[in-house]
Amino acid sequence: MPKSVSRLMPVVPGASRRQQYSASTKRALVEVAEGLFTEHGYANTSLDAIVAGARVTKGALYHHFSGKQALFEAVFERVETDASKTINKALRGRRDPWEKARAGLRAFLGVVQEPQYRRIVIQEGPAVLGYERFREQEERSTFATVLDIVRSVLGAGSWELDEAMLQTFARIFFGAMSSAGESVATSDDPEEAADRVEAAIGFIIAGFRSLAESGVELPDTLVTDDE
Amino acid sequence: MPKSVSRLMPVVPGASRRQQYSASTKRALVEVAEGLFTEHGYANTSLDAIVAGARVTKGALYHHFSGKQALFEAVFERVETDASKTINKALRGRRDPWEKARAGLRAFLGVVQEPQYRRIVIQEGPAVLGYERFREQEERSTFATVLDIVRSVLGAGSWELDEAMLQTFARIFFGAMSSAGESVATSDDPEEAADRVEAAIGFIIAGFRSLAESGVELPDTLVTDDE
DNA sequence: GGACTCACATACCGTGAGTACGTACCCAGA
DNA sequence: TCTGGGTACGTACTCACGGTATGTGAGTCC
Repeated sequence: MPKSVSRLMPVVPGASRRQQYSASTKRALVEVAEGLFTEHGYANTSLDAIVAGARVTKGALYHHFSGKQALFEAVFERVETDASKTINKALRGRRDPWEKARAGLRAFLGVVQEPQYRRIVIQEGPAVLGYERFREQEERSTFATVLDIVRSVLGAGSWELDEAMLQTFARIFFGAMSSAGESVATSDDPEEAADRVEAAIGFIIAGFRSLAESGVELPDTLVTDDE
Repeated sequence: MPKSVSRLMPVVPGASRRQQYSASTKRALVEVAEGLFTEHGYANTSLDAIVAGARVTKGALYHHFSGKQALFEAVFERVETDASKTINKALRGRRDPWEKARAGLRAFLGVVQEPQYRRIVIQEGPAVLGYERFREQEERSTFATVLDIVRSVLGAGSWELDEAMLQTFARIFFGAMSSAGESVATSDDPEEAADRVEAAIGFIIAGFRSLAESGVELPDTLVTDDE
């Protein structure tokens, strides 16, 4: 039945018929897997269910992927890439660092409410991929965006920050946003919860501005006399 | 061989001989499981390996626990409880909220470097338990401590914060600390990384104090005119 | 001291990830 | 146009592992 299948295929002009078929089934596997992983989780999703959903067999799956984990990684990358695109789209045109931060935070709080992102990236990503690969993937997409924003926001102050300190701040904000995002997503009223998170982080940023205006230095703020 | 076994048994005066044996094997199962889960992860640890390590059989395991996940949950609780104890111990005697915050942060950054906590609580907890149960457990131990500290720190300012906003702030700091802690644990130089995290969060807190001194209100800091 | 129960041990089953191998189809070259 | 080869799967199987059903012997209680 070539007619119905052709609907599923992306138009890739330079690719041969077989290559298009192949790419199509690979896409189908990833898409079906994304849905099932999101709904039932990694451990509770069998490869049989995935290949049945994609209307192929395990032979096809193991032709395209080295195993279940590799398939999950493909799904993970897809979800992360989508999230990163969404966030970066929300940043387009904004020049003021503080405003970029606000827009980015808003966008992130939106993304973190998508079930795919919550389940696949936040909940199961670290366990399935292991923390190393998880961090690698993150640093190439959403974390990179956060780092960018933090860089421009803190660069707007008069402080001189080395790269390690910037990374630390970015990690802190990234963790804060992830955790806060989770509380937004599980809230009865996500809108209100998102407003609260925005207010709280905005308050933190306001603290930065206040410190910047009063010319406070960074490295000595915490190094007091005890210990 | 009652002599060697008796060494393993906790002294529980009111318990009968059988009850003590029983408690001892249960403890052994949890301890062995903690080690194996930490080293190989949940999915890569077989029940056969656990019962072999505890020198019992699966019958014993399924007598004490309803299954693999329930065993993990027992391990999780143990690790979380230990962590909570460690942190609370570091807070004893401190009265000044800001100092409590510092001590708590230091203690947390120490805890998060323990492999059991990182692997079982942070990395695999959400995936194995599901986010709901994961959060429930957290809120009864370490998160409760963080919430306490945040409450006293923000209460030290002149702001009137409702409970929801306090929870939001606590979530944000908890997420920030977890994420930052992870970067500390994976760092080449954990000491230095911990110092950086402490400085960064100290900087944020300094921002709070700065705002408090200049009498800035909370809810309107972020609500500007656009959108 | 005998019935009873608890704390396991043993033997087994079902499921699901991974593998070895077979095969149909497309495409390049003669 | 035929053909060899390689790609893209399908089929049938193995094996590890979580879970269960049932047996059993050592404590416990009356």
